Amino acid sequence: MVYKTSEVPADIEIPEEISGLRMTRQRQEVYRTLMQERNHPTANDVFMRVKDRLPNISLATVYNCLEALVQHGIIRQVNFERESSRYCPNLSEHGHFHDETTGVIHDIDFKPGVHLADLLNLPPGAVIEDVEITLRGKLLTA
Amino acid sequence: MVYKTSEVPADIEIPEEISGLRMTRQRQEVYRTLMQERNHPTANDVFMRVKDRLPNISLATVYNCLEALVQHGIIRQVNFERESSRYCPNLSEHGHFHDETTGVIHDIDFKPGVHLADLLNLPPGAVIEDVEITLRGKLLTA
DNA sequence: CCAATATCAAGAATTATTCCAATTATTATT
DNA sequence: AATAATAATTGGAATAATTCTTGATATTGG
Repeated sequence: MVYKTSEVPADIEIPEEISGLRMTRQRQEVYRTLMQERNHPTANDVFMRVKDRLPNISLATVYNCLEALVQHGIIRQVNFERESSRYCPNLSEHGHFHDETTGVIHDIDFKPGVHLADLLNLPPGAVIEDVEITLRGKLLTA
Repeated sequence: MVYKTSEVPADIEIPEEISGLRMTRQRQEVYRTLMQERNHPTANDVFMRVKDRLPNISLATVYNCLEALVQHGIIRQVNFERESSRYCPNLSEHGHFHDETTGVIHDIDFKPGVHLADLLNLPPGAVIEDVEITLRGKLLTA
């Protein structure tokens, strides 16, 4: 779901603490931004956005917050080639399609019932902790 | 296939030109290294390895060569999180499993008949140019 | 309330990679 | 074969994203 900025719900409910992570004001605002801007922003994008509400926040803190949220499984970090990391609060198993012409990143779901691990010849004993599926291409808007 | 260094065939056949790319001595040696060291080396790994045969080669040239080979579809560039890029001469559609404990990267094939694009809900009109599947985890060697 | 701990801010440091300018090598042209 | 045009290589400087460091602030537990 994507909101126009003007329609963003003023306050998304954010708990005091998530899975053992202290939700400081900075972490809350970083998380809120990701929930509102569903377009896979970079750390710097988040930084600029969060400054509206916390003018004194530093970029280093945004990086710290993002890392803390990633470590605690609250958001996901998404990488394309060697570009800046992007962040995404969609925790369901999904991939990303990077449209080269517009730069837009689309979340890609599996068709119902598909589970990636079933389709791969994994080495015996492999325990998967994280999967990243990234597609690059063009979107023909004929 | 992985050779011990002492057993590496002295000269893998490398054509003068591949799909329009002039195969200079530097590109040949970079490519040869990738064919011999099937362990997904970084640019710097390749650089150190190639220096045995071309002591004057520069790291910039290794980067140039790798880029040229990637651009011409002769090798693939593989990225894990934000680590240095790695390079791989296996052109078949496959993914990579990064064993966190050993650091080893394993090529992962699809089970026969599986085609990733068929299993995803791609946006209409999407033309895929590249797919990257990376898995991170541990290999239990019980 | 006080001590211990965690977080934050600002700027410096790091590191992979790219860029740049000068040289060298290769190919095409006469 | 000589020369001109083009492409590749080098080495070092520049870049950019991210991490580190240090001192200040805030929070929690006792």
